[in-house]
Amino acid sequence: MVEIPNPSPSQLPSAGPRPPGGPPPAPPAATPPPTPAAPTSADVARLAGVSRATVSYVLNDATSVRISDSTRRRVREAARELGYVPHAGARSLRAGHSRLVLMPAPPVPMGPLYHRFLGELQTALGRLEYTVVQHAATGAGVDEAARAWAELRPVAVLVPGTGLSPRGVAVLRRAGARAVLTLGPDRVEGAHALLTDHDAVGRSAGTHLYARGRRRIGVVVPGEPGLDVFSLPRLAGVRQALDGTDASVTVLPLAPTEDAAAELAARWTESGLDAVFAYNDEYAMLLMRALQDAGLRVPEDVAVVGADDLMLGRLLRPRLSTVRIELPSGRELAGLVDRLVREPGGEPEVRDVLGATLVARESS
Amino acid sequence: MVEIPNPSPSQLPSAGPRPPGGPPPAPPAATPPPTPAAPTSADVARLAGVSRATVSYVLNDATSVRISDSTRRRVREAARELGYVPHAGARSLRAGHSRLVLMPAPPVPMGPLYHRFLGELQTALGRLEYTVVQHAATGAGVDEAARAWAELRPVAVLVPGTGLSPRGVAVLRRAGARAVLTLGPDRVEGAHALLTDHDAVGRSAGTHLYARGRRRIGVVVPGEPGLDVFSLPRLAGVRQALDGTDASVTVLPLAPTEDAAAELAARWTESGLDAVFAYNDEYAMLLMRALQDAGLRVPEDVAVVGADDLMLGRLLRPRLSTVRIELPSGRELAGLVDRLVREPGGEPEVRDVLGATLVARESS
DNA sequence: TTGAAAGCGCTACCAA
DNA sequence: TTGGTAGCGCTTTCAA
Repeated sequence: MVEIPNPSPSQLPSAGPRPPGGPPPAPPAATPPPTPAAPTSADVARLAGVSRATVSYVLNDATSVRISDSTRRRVREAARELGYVPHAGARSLRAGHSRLVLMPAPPVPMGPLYHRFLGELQTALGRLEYTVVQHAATGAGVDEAARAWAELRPVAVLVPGTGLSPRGVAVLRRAGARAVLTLGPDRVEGAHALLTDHDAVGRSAGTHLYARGRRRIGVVVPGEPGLDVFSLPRLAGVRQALDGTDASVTVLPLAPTEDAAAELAARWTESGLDAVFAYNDEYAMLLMRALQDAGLRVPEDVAVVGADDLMLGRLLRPRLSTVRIELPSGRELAGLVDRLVREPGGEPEVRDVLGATLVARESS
Repeated sequence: MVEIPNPSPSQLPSAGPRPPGGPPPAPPAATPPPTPAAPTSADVARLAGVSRATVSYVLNDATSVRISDSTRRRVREAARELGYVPHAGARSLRAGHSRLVLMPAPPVPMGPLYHRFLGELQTALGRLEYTVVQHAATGAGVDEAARAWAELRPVAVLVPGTGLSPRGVAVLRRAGARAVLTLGPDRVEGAHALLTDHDAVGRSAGTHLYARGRRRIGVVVPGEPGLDVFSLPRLAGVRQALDGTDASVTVLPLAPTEDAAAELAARWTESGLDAVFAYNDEYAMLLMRALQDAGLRVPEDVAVVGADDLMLGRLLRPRLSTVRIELPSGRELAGLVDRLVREPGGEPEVRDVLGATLVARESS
């Protein structure tokens, strides 16, 4: 069964159709086989003795057309034998859309909480037949980044943090993204928003410390700029909780080193603070250690509250009070993405997705 | 300047060329503009008053052809104005290869060390004009996973862990991957190998503990199956270090919970162990806490050594001895990937990339 | 210096 | 039930 090439005035010498019924010809000279070209659906069709259309129908389980079982089997067998792998780019080119859900990799290393969430989401989206990829940040500005994502023509984009601008949304939408969502502190014009209200984390800690009778409250803020996204709202939340009370809030910048912590602890008594909410459990551990080494008692002299509820908090002595944070289940979110992809064009949806619960242990 | 459509016997009504010189027409009826189609290079050409070829030349900085500066400017301006974003799939379809470097997302959450490495690698590859993407595992078998990766036709694939089989390598190579590398404990036939010899971590700990006079050495192995990749070689390394000596090695399975650690600690005295190498610093912290709570002194009664050199190790009392692990610099590795892409076909390269150094502190 | 056109692999429309 | 084939957006060869 010979496939007749399209009539055309000039055949490119390097791209003529393969001779039918056999492996691709060896290169003419002594060069070792550079890489045997990937089999295409035409190769499968040839081997199965059917047309490319039939191959497509069979392999995509097309319902609009009935194919005999024997043909089905032959096509599948041929595909398996050749190790046929469809070309996602060609498919998306033809279809006008892809099944790709793109997530920019977060700019700062995230904790186990986020990773669990991410894993769940990926699994759930995978079950819905989406391909999930994390795209490495390009390092340039946010608009360049959005452009880079758009080159892959994802059907949905979920951006953690603040790395998306309204222009970025527009670029992505025009590039065929049916759903653009952010997972972060702010809404972005045109995008759906999953708001992670980190203020609530700080509010939770502030309320707790106030209820415990603390009035001069320090808030540890890490120096790393990438963490501002989380740390500043948490700080603001503490302020909100204590607004209108007789308590005061003091900002305590802290680099993640023992020396910095020791220095901060050395100035503690003169600062007069009786409580501290650390950015997270690791910073809390760092500071608590330094405070104890400086002779202060926790919680008698200083109450300490962390955040994220890491395992290490339970291993400290005293056990660390912390704010447990909950993200939405990945499965739920996958369902949302899928719905938005299937019914685009609605108004941007906004929802709060971050839960904050204080876990009181021994340090406060 | 009207672009003449290709002569063809039948025009698809839904896919005719756009009327020249203007934005895409609004949809006929009252439906809100669903999504304005992404501008193509043809749109750019039309707006700039040049051919698509010229657009391609300009935007790709083609050196083989000379384009006047004024044309260059016009094309760039038109592209900017339309918000043109090239279609990566179409490009890779035409070119026969992509600039995509694909990394499967590791199956288990990795620590800060890996994240730093990953970030470096992504930055460095980005500088070399590659697009780096982490592909979410599909959950099915390793061969299905390789197939899923191959659909994207990456030019290089770097697989951490053990999720690649020789068949997977073949699938990827045939799909156009010029470089397939593994980053893990084992070689895989046909792939380049960056060997992470976790035995060395265990050897380092074992040698150290023996030199400190310890003879009955426990090795903590986490229950989580995904961590076997690391934990079993580390255990084997301890055995290697103590082979032929009068020291004994005892395997201590430990789930990452306080209860499990307390139980293990309760049986400690009867076990007669005088040292323990924990899977990593977190497990070391967990166990050390439990041992101390059970009344044992560290290091007098039990020496404890962790691994990964996390910050928390320095915050414990006694300060935790640990094995510091070093991965290759991302920049170096990016250079390797680039070289392999440019000069494919060489023999698979194998190199050890994991450095292990014992950091002796107070716990051993 | 620029333009015309072929064709990469795929899907879906239409005809048989 | 199956086959022919146009065309998605892009690059590149050849011709002008």
